[in-house]
Amino acid sequence: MAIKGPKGTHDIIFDDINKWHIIESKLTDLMEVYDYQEIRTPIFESTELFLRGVGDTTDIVDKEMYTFLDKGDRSITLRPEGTASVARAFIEHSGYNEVLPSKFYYTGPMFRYSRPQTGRFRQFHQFGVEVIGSMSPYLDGEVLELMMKIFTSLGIKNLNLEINSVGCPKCRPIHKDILKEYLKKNYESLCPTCQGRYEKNPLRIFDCKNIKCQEIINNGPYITDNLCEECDQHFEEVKKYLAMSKVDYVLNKKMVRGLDYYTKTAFEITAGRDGAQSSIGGGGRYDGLIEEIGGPSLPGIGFAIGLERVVLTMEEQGLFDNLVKSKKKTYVANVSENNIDETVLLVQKLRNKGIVAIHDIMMRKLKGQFKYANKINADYVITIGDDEINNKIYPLKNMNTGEQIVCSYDELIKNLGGE
RNA sequence: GUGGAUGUAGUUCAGUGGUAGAGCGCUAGUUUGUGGUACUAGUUGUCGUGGGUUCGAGUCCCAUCAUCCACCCCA
Repeated sequence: MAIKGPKGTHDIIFDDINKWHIIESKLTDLMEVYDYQEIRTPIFESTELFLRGVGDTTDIVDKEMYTFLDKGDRSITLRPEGTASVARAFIEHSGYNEVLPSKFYYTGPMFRYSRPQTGRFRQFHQFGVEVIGSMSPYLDGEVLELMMKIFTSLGIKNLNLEINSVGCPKCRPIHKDILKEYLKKNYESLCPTCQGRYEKNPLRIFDCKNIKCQEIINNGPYITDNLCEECDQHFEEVKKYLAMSKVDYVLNKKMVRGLDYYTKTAFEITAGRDGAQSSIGGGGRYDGLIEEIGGPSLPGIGFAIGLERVVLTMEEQGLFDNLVKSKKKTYVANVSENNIDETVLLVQKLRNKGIVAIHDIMMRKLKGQFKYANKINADYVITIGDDEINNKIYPLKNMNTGEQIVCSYDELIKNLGGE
């Protein structure tokens, strides 16, 4: 019986890997332009980091973590997200003694134990950005603009950016009280889930899809109505930045994000996919997180992008249809077994010149070699037989046009664009 | 965690109680040193797994596992 990959995992194999490379190289290019530095943290951390960082009332921590004891009886958790690890590493390496702000980016696998479905996996990959040490609204603006730039430069269409402010430890408790006061009158009409949310996290009732809950909450107070002076002004400045930078957005007063650490600016982005899992990225400010996990009081902001969902969206939008190979492939064919050594030596020479070159390793006959060259989309075929070896000539066939020219070694290198 | 659907060749699927099939792919051949098309041949199956009904089960029943889809949540 063949062994399958564990539930919720997937392999990136064969031509699919090209899609990931396209996305990844675009991302690293952009990071260089925006001057963010890569950070690589372990994929497992002390469980406590996520309990304190992400928050133990969140679904992620509550029921989706891969947690186990290692052989030294330490409680270990496979990271469900990237922000807490970056914050931890920043503190551990005294990033606050370096020049601020610290601007990081990361890519890598994340782990959440939930039922897999379209666009949702137990091991999935995120790309994320974290900036620590600045509370300027211009930073919120830059981060939002950067996130949108990533999607637009990948060619993704139908983007929809939703933003909201979720307040700060000063104004959110006050708002919560006002909200609870309002909900108290309608408590009996709420769905069971929301009745539970009432005590634990009443803001989450905004997320409920239940029509009755929606009616109730829609007529209730919004967090944006109860922001403190500071948060209100910050949010206004962020919106000004977006207008100035021509970043389109929708104000979604009902958006509440699933991680406890968010403060002030919160955002989420979809790309017009039908049905579920349309969210391809999201994030926000987390001004209390660094302090919460034992660091100095420093603000932060970041976002994460779900790479599987980006791939899915780009596939649906046909953005991989016209993949252009950056390098031409050259296949060196041998006429008979006697010529194999010469083809191998030629391939080695071509590779030393930076030319992509392949030769037969399946003992195929000449015709078979051409068929193979065709299947791997070789752009050129050079045929080597006794005549060619004796006369030092190289027949170069263009597989797209079918034309074949005979050239000298120097002409060959020139035609293939060798260095 | 809740609900629904589906498991047959590498893949997409047909097979409606009586000997396991097709398309695509893959490998090779169609006599001279040149691909794509065409033709020919070959190729892989514990029919997801375990029970049950039956003279006989890929087909009917039960269980189990896996996958997919939606809810939930999120990226």
